[in-house]
Amino acid sequence: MKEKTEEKHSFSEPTKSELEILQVIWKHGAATVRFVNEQLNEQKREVQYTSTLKLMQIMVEKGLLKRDETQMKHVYSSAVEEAKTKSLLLDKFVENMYNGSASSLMMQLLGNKKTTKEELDAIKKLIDQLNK
Amino acid sequence: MKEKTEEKHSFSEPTKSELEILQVIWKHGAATVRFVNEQLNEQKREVQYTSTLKLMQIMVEKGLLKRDETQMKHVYSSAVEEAKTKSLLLDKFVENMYNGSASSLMMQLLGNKKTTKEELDAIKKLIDQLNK
DNA sequence: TGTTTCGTACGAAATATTTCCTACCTTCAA
DNA sequence: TTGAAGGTAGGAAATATTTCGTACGAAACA
Repeated sequence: MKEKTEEKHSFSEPTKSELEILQVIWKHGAATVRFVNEQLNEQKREVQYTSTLKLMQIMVEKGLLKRDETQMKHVYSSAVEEAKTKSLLLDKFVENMYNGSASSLMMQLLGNKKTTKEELDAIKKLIDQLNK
Repeated sequence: MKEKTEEKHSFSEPTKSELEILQVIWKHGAATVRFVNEQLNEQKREVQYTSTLKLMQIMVEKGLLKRDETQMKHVYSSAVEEAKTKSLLLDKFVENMYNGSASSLMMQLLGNKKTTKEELDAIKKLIDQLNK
């Protein structure tokens, strides 16, 4: 059987719901359960307060979030770097879906229209920089 | 609450394991359970024959696979287009992770090194084509 | 023909993830 | 000082996903 690839990180991977919570915290910074729950209800879907609470508690246990308990309203902040986490998930996605070929993914993405001229130019510049 | 976005496709989304099976079938074409199971064990991880069988049966119910039962060894083939499926999952990934910005994702990807000069050039060419 | 091998069907267990109920504490305003 | 509002903790239920055991039929073959 294929060898298991070495773990490159310490934190366990966020689930779909956990990722939604992380996104809120990455975007707005440290926050209370109340705030996160409101954001989820506005941006994503209806979910009870205690559901969000429970999930965030689990995420602390897993090491995805940190918690400041000095106040009654606990304040949660991210325990994992946004860039690092996204990069990790992206790598995994590329690996699973495009057999590790980043360029295949990009081709696909470029084919999906909806990228503006400005964005394309920015990407081209970046490629030129890398390319020398 | 945010509106649910309209469904763009008819098939239900493949789970992680289902995707692994689809990949095998996309790569090798129509196949028996035995073949798919062997591939999974070689490429991915150990899994019992009946587990793979069960999953593939479920996938037929879900409309992800088609099954030819004229032979005792049923032959399964994909019921969903590879490109369409990957594109869908990619869009969703971009939406969730990069707030819909394809270029953000590409920037990230380009930053993760491991793209060869040839690939970069190919991408640049593609951008130029789109850009006029 | 017997028996071993290989196939499908299907229920159920095992896991993973998500959701929410209930209990109980603190704060705040009437 | 009481009750309403808003906190946390934790167990348990609900779902989703994955895995596998058992039953049983067909095929291969000794």
